[in-house]
Amino acid sequence: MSGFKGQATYSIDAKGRVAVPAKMRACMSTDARETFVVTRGFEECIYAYPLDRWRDIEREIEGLNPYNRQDRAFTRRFLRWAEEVVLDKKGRIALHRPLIEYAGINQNALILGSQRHIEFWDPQKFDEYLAAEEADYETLATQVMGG
Amino acid sequence: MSGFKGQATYSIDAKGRVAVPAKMRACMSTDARETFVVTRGFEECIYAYPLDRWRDIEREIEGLNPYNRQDRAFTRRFLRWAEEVVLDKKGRIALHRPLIEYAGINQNALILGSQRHIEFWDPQKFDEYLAAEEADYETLATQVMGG
DNA sequence: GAAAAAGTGGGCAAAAGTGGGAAATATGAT
DNA sequence: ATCATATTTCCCACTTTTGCCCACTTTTTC
Repeated sequence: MSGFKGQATYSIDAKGRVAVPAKMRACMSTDARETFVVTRGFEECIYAYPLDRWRDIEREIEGLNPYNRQDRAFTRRFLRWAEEVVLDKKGRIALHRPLIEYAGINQNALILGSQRHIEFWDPQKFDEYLAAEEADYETLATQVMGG
Repeated sequence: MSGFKGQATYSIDAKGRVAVPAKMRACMSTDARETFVVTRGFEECIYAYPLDRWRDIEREIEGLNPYNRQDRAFTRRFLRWAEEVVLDKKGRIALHRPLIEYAGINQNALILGSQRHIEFWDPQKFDEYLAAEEADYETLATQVMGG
């Protein structure tokens, strides 16, 4: 099973429903294909993890110590916005109000495949994000991917 | 069975009843779904454990040494506020005065899923708690979850 | 170019959440 | 002990939201 990649711009309807691109749905294991865990992402977008991937993350959270103050703080912040969403018969995901507002999405959503998860952006916000990054793509590549 | 996650802000009525969000009820094993053990939580909120989860904790407590002063002290403080509460037909939990006052909850309760348990907060108090934390979320994430 | 799949939109029934009344149980004071 | 006050418990009724289903358009595929 390969990672998520590619992008699409789809409309989001009055009920907050957006289609998950068929090519991305195809990247998931068949049994996990119906359920996502949706949450706030970094940089004002929405992350959606397929259920099996989410379980890996949950396992890491379970490793934290509930009697440790910092661990508690992180757990609360991390889980706060997360919720399970089952795709409807047409392969759409229902994003809830608070998340849509957080991401500033209106009519259309830019959907990005990002390896282990899918991201939903307001198209304009994503442009601004790219523009705001200090380093250009090539510099970034060298820094992050090493020499 | 996955852990509790997500949040909701529900009203708490004059009788101290708050609905347990359906999405959280769905996370519990069917037989444990009706009974919670409710107690004081860390940082001035209320914790509610599903009965089966509570039994695990009890097992840990039983592992403590009753001849050790510290263990005794912890056991007493830990068990002091705990009580079993059965949900009503509509899936609501009745929180008792002392706990509500401890958490400083008035009209509305912020309900937080936090992996193994559910938390009830006064919304404003929770904001203050977040604001009071030294590290911002991103820093916290890097610290707690490692590189 | 027809058939299938993908994407879009809306209606309706069921469930979730909210509120309150009346009976049953406790608590506390006289 | 008894009465008054306060909870608790078990109902029922109402409103809002959600989940499920169907129909239509557009794009892909053979």
